[in-house]
Amino acid sequence: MADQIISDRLRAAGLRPTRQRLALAALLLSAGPRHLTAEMLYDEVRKAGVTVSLATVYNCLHQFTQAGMVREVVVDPGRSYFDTNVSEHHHFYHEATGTLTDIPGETIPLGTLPAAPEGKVIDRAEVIIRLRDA
Amino acid sequence: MADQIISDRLRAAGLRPTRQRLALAALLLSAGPRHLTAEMLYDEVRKAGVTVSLATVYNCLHQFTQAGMVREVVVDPGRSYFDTNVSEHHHFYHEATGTLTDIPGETIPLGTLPAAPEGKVIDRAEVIIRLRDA
DNA sequence: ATAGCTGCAAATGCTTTGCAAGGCC
DNA sequence: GGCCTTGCAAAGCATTTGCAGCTAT
Repeated sequence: MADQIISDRLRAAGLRPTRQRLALAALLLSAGPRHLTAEMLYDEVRKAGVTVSLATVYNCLHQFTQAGMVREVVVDPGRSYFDTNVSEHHHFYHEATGTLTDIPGETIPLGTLPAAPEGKVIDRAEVIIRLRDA
Repeated sequence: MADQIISDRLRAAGLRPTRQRLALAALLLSAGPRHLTAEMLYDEVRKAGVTVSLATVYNCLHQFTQAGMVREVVVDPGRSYFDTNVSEHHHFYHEATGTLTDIPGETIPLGTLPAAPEGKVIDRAEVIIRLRDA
């Protein structure tokens, strides 16, 4: 993905296209769907030769999440995954390996969701299918 | 719930019915469905006048989980909830207040789940409906 | 008696924060 | 120049662990 495009996306989100943010966004958005922890992204970006601190990776991931560029997935107490696929879809989670996999969007027809309790609205529904070895 | 019954359940799980475990299990199992964090349970059991350490609460919660007496629910990065309702059901999660609520079992017909990837089997499928204020 | 539990405190792992220095517009 | 960002290190939480002492059977 061209730096220019990423640069524009960052600007559109109100984020200045700094070297760190460009590098992180490029890694996240250039490949296909990915599921990464902050630590994994940190390792990647440093291997790519960019100087970044882990704190900045966390900060950027949250900024990107807020901007709708990635989505946070909670499957493991004490570790957050970030998903570069922000479209409606669900996940397999293989606990033994800590691996997240997308379930194609259409595969689970959630049908009619139950009504939200009084005074609240549904933000989103997510399905997690936990796997173990056969 | 009679101490005797709880005692038997612990024994059946291969756990010695110690004072701490009896107190914790009684709090968890005597009332209706509940969603508690370790810290919440710790506060309760101490208010009930029982001497327990937080470490023991964690240990017991995991033992109870393994024994199928409670279920762990992961909705919040960095905090685990334990659900005393171990039957098939799903959850509303209100992020603003950190409140978990059961969705009655029949309300979400998950229908045909997608096949698990090669070499894996489905452990269980859970649906989390995230809520925000209207 | 003895295998299993518990408490405490220390350690761990992930994540966040405070603040001075640096970079983008 | 001014404001936003970053880096580093320290702080913060929730959770786990090691180990000596206690307890249920």
